[in-house]
Amino acid sequence: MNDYKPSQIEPKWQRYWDEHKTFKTDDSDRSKPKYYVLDMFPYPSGSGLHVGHPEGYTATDIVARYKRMKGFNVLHPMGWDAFGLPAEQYAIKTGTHPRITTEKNIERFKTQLKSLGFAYDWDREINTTSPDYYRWTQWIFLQLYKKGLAYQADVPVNWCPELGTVLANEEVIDGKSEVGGFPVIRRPMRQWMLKITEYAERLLEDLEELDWSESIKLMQRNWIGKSVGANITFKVAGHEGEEIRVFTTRPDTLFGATYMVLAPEHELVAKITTDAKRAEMDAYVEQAARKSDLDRGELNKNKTGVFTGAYAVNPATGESVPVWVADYVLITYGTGAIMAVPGHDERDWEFAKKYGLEIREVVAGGDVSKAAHTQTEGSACVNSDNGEVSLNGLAVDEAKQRIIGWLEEKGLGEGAVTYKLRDWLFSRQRYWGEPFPIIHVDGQPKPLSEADLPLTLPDVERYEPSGTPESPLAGITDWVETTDPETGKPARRETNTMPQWAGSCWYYLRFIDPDYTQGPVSKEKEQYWMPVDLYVGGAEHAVLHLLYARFWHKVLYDLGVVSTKEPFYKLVNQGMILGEVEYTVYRAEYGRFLTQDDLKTYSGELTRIRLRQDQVTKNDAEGYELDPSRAAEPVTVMHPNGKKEEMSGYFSDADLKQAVPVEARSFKMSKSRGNVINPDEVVKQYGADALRLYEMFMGPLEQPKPWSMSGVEGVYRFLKRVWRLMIDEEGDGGLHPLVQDVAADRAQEKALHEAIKKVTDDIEGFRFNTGISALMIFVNEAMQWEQRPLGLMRDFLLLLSPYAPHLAEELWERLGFEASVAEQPWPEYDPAKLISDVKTYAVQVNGKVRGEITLPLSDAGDKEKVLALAKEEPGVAKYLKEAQIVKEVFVPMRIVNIVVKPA
RNA sequence: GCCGCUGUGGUGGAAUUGGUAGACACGUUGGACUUAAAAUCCAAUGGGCCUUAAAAGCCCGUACCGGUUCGAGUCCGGUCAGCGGUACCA
Repeated sequence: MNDYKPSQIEPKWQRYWDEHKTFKTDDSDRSKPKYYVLDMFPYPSGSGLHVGHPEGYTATDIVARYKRMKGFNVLHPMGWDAFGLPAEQYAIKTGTHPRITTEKNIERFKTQLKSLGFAYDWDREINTTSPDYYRWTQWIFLQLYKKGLAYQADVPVNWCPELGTVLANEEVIDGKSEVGGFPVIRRPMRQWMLKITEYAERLLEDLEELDWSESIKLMQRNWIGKSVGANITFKVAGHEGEEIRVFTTRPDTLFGATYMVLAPEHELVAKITTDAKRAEMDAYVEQAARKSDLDRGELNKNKTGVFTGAYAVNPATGESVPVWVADYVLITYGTGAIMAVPGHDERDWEFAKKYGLEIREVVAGGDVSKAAHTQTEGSACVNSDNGEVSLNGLAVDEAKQRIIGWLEEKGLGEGAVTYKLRDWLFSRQRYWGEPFPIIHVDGQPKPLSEADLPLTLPDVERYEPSGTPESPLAGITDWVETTDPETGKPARRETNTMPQWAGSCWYYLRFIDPDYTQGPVSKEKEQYWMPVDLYVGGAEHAVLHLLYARFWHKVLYDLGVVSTKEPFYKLVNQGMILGEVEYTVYRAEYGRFLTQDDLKTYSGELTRIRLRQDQVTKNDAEGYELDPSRAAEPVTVMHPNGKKEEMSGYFSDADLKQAVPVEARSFKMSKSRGNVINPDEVVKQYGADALRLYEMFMGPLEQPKPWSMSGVEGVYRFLKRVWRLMIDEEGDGGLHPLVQDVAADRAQEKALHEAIKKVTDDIEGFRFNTGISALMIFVNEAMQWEQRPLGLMRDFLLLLSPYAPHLAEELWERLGFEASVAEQPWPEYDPAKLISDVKTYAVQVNGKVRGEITLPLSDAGDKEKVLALAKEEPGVAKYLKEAQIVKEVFVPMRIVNIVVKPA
């Protein structure tokens, strides 16, 4: 017996690649063009590799192996984004040092990755928690600090008592922590902030030059949220010298600003509120302060506010307008105050209606008594003339220009741009993160000198949060208390640590030069390798990681550390792999089966009945139902109490009188659902090559797609066919007798060259699924041949090798070739060999295919000959008999279409 | 609500610039091999109609409605559904 045994050949070749350092990147060779392929930095979690990881990793591995064979100097590294909350929480629970947990998890991840045969240069492995690495993370922070891009501020932050830490806005989802779902409240704290807003415009502009999907670029643009408008100053009546600055995108509606609104946190609120209103205002402001973002969001539809009793002066009309306070105005955006134009803004309109404020039309075209008129196209301004400036009759865009000109002239305002993007909250109250290279002397922050880096994490005894928002580091007195090396004064170390994003913001640079000691990366190597040519990862990092990394990169660019404006030239986001499709019947308490629509409103107890795919049929209404003929077969019944039970004959005759609706869908893999596929199990049963191949064969890389175990079996069968194509299974495991060193015939060569073309084009275009299909087509054909020419088998293995490298290496060796298949040049296809002697045209009559004609290639471009032959084709001829030919369409090498009408 | 993406057989998907819709797989059915099973191989497989049967033929069909075109899965307008992002951003 000599059948295909991945469990034997895969470890063998993994060992070979390790020992021969097959995939070590040669840094000294500058003669070859470079190609930098990068996977998104994994967090080595305790649960090990998920099937989602190998999806992106296989894609990059295929590209890396292919580019190497194409003669590129390829950089394809892997490392660990290993700081983070889970290891710390585990430490709190068990007292295990996060370093130990992290090392263990990394070991496991690495073993798993190696078992999949990825062509990483493991000599470049990096780890964000290693002092050699975070030394440079700290160094970059110092540069940010020196450039004035890092500052401390007292900001209301998301304090999560349960986690004992402050979370970034993006780690809070619907008022709960992203990790664990614990409640989050707002409280002010001294925090480190990074001025990413200073780079907003460049982050926006430089998106243009990137080869990223439009949807990701759009998400980034929305996140940055650029708005163009004007800042306008309103004087406060009766408060000499007090002004309210507002930002508006609609300065053209200034004449319609009939009231103003301040955010509850606005500094003027206390100053201008009249005594009569003070008690009411204080209560409102306090209530708003206590609300989380969630509460504010929930009140979306029911706006509340309180009149300050004060009035401001509309600079255009000179009229007094009331100043309100309402929490629909956010202190964090623009100036924290707005001019309200209820006639032309939906929120303002709603608020004005509720509180009986004046609604004035200043842009014609709507009915402002019924709704805000927000449309700008084709609308002209009205009621907008104060004797000095008139907008009447102007289109919105012109009106904006005119009024801004007037405001600037009078010193009442100016054109302005605002971004939704906010500064980056950069500190965390955690132990397991990079310490800030900062000491506090006399209450002032002072950076350590670069020579003192790295500032290493001290060991602690206990990891519990102190119950205060401070990090566990605050409790380590002999680390926290230090002296200023310059002045000898007593100093305190910064006890916050950096967020997990820090280490992943620049790791792509460290891979280039992991042992460099004079900086994050040497200039010479950076210039050779950057930018990253291909970056693959999940879409969950679409905004934050990619925006933060781009920000740091631009700072480093300004410092001259890097030579490119952008870090990642091409980005591909893999789609999520979902669990196997589940076919479920839902049954209500009283026995009725529920449709999808019923489920939306039903709230009682549910029994769920899980069916197999072949027990289900599709009905006319595009839904699924139970196949009555299969109803007696075993099903899994999940009772409302959570009990699971296998039952045969679950459905009674009465149940089957009507169609039983079935829900067919696949869900995100999750432990609680029990639909998680463990890649180790797949490797054990089918091998790494099958797993790799299947993950690529499932469908387009960027699309989400459901897992299917029988799909894995399908590609496994293909690999076995490849094996049998070349190996004599019945005999002693030598070559298959049909594999012979003979010349290939024309048809065989054509089959190979078609495969070469398709596989090559598809790798270039990231269409791995159709590339595999081309490999299958070749094998299906080759299996029929009476001889299997060695040279063709050889070239086929080269095509297979990026996808199924272990099998390719093994067969390469058994065919008697030297060295590693990974070190061979990629085969080129010969266009001459793709051409066949004949051409087959489909012939249409009135756009419908009625026949086919085949003629020698030499005649295929001859319209006369083709049409003559087409008209003779019996299937076509019968439609021409009683008809009159109106038009003859001939597209060379594509189609013939004869248009007729009844005679 | 707003923005974006996606809708193709029983299933995953293919059709790269408008040119024979369903490649390649999975599943199913039938057959071969086998004491039997697994594995493997062969055949059929979008739906319907016609036909004793076969060969062949015809009609319908890419979420739905409409349009452009000799010709539309592909382009345009509208609708619906699913997924993702975002949410008082002035």
